[in-house]
Amino acid sequence: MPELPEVETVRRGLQQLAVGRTVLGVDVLNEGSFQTESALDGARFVAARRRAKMLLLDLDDGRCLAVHLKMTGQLVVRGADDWGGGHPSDSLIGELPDRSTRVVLDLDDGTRLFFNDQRKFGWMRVVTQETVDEMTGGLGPEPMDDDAWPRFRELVRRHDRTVVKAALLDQGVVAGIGNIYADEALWGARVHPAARVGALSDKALRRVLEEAAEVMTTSIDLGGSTDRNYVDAEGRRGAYLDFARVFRREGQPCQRCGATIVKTRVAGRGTHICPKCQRLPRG
DNA sequence: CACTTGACCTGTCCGC
DNA sequence: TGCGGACAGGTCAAGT
Repeated sequence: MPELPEVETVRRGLQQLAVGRTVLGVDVLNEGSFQTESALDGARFVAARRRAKMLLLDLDDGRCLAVHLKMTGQLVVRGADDWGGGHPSDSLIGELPDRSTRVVLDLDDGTRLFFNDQRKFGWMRVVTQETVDEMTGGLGPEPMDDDAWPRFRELVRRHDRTVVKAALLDQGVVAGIGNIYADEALWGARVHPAARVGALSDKALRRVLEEAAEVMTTSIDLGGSTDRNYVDAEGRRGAYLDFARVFRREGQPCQRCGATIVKTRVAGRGTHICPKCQRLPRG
């Protein structure tokens, strides 16, 4: 669930809440969620970066705390006396730590950074910048970069026999797209997710990339998508799904043509399409 | 080699 | 009410 807009929203929150803070202590509640060969205590966060769906929290000693939220990860900063208040109805999380809390970092201003991860797929790793380069080296372009198109074209054309949705989900082709924004971008570009890349024109592929960038920009403005349990660094849910055109809209009319949105399976993933707007080309 | 499927986990929902 | 099973989707390893 956390895709580019969600991770970017978390990054912006951590920019405000964690950068400049020094780690005083680390409490690992689930061993598999935290990997390091050297202590994190005493290190200070100096920058919060993002590449694809990975958060990169640079440390003042040249190392980096890399975080991947995978499906159910959350990074939430709370003050010591913050009970998680607010209204239970619009809050997805209550008092922390809770049963999904895997790692807790104590920060020097009295706040704590909670890494929650219900399904334990996510991870935190303290690594060198060299390792960061290795982890990010094979990634495709960021879809919102101005020069993403020529690189995307070069990479996606290596997968002419693949269905276009699988190519969009391949982080080595284009970075940061997951199931929600793949469906949204393909609808916007009027391209069928099961179309083979080789059957699509450059023009159609460029339209898909541009739609992906646009839908992600919109989503960042709305704080991302909360499908199940995504929240930002302050524990707030995102509003994008209230405006989604096809994702989780099966049975509803297409806002462009009125046909009924259907849910199917493409590339092994739940996939939402307008069967009238998104026709499948032969080949 | 290119591509697809299964595994990793846990919680939720659905049918019996 | 309880229980089995399908499903959710990011990524990597294993299989075709």
